[in-house]
Amino acid sequence: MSTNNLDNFKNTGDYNQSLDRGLQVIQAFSQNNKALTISDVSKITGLSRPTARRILLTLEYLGFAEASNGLFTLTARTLSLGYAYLSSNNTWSIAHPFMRDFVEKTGESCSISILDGTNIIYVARISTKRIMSINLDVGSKLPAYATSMGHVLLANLSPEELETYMNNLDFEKFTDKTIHNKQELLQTLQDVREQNWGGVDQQLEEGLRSIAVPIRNASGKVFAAMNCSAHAGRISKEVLRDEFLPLLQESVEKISQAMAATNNSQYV
Amino acid sequence: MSTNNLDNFKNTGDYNQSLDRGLQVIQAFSQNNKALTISDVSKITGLSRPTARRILLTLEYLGFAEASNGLFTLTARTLSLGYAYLSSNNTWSIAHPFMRDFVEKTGESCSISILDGTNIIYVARISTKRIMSINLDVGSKLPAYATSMGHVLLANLSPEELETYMNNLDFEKFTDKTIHNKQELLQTLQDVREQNWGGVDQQLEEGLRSIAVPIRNASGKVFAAMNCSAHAGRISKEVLRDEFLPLLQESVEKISQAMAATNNSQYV
DNA sequence: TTCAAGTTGTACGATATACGTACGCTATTT
DNA sequence: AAATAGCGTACGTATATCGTACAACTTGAA
Repeated sequence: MSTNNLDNFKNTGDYNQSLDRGLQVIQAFSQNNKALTISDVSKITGLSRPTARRILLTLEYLGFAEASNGLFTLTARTLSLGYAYLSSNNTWSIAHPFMRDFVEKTGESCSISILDGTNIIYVARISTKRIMSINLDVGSKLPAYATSMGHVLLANLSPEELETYMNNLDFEKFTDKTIHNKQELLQTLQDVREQNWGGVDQQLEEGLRSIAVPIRNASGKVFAAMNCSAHAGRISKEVLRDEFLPLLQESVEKISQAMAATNNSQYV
Repeated sequence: MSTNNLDNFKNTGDYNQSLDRGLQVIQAFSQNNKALTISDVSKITGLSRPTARRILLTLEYLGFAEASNGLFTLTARTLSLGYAYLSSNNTWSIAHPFMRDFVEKTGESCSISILDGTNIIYVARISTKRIMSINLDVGSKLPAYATSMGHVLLANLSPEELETYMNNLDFEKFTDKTIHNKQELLQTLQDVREQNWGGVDQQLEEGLRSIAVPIRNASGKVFAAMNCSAHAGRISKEVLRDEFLPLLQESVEKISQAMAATNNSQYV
């Protein structure tokens, strides 16, 4: 997408190639890539080795990376980049007390996410016991089509946006319940749109089910979703729908009101 | 520090100026700078306006920023930069269950931070009720000298490292109890070193007190600190020290063992 | 041992990249 | 109407950035 010829921003004088490449290097580090050599980074990013080296050394110089006998790792300072977003955006801290309230009542985890391309990104999370194999935190990304929050967010896209999403989509079968074709997904989204909530049962991971509702701004546009996720062996689909869903809806109602009260023009 | 003449990394061919500048722009966004114009960013960073513009447009193109009638804001995608660190470092997710356990027992918030220059950076946090005026989250920075975790981390620096820290220090008086001179700080650190825990009473903010203990790796080196913070009107200093401190020490002991068990060479 | 394949650093010349100055435009304020 | 402050952009320059190429080193296999 960013490499095709139609992409002419890069040909304007406004494109900063080095910044793009530097951010690519930061993102090369992940769950599977904890510590990387210069050559590793070069391979992952497609940058030449000297370029990868220069970027890594610069990140080290700036305190965002550390090198120890040839292996580079990111430092906690990298977190402050993400925190630049959180602290410049008080929207989610408004939601926190209501999320805590929900967690106290139900004993289960509660999260808020927004759509970013084909992924949802967690922007707020209050977790109780750990139930997933991977650790979820603010900043985590998950594929939208396999999550309840993703369904809620996708269901509220415009037809054009949904079309774009569908065209950029690759299905991966996480479990045997994972949605893996467009027809199935479109049907699910239709249901979500009608009932105004979404539920996913072990489509992302065995033993994990969740339920989600949209968060709307003052003008009614959906810009985020909030969910409750629980262990499938402990919480039935019925409990999730009949007991937790009303609480979730109630919490979101309060959050919307609190956000409207702060008059945050960003989401009007 | 990074602008003086002795700083010769910048004169090597390994320094990538544009990346440095781009990261500066991201960090220009903060609590007080939620939405910035091109000129704002230019002033804050000291970059020329066209340069600031090129970087902002590149960030927008890459999806890390959004522009709406002249005002730029960061997007949630920025979080994924910080998450690149978290997901490439499983150290803190090991600590989470023990932190949750502590929070359940005490009902108060629990955090882990590491030292980054003169600041502590939060790398893990389980919060209960909100007690501070600013919202703390993973990625938050606070000045080390005004926090209990900061004291614990500073107390365990080598004399040379502490010397460097002291030389780069500017005291700010947050409350009338804030430590504001080197002698006082050094004395406090001496006490912390001897008792192996630190406590801060309303030095960062009125009505907030906390207590912290060091987290050591297998070879005994302190690389992080864990604390419990509470509302001063609700939890006395004595409760904090006599009831919560032992629980905190117990939790840290378990965390150290769990980390050692994973054989994480990064912290040996 | 020797060879091959992997890593690393770095020199260097080419040029694409990024830069800041300068200018013209618009909007708001005084 | 003048002044201020924001904006975009053209442009020529300079330099920052690039990739190729080469040398040194390590490791493991033959």
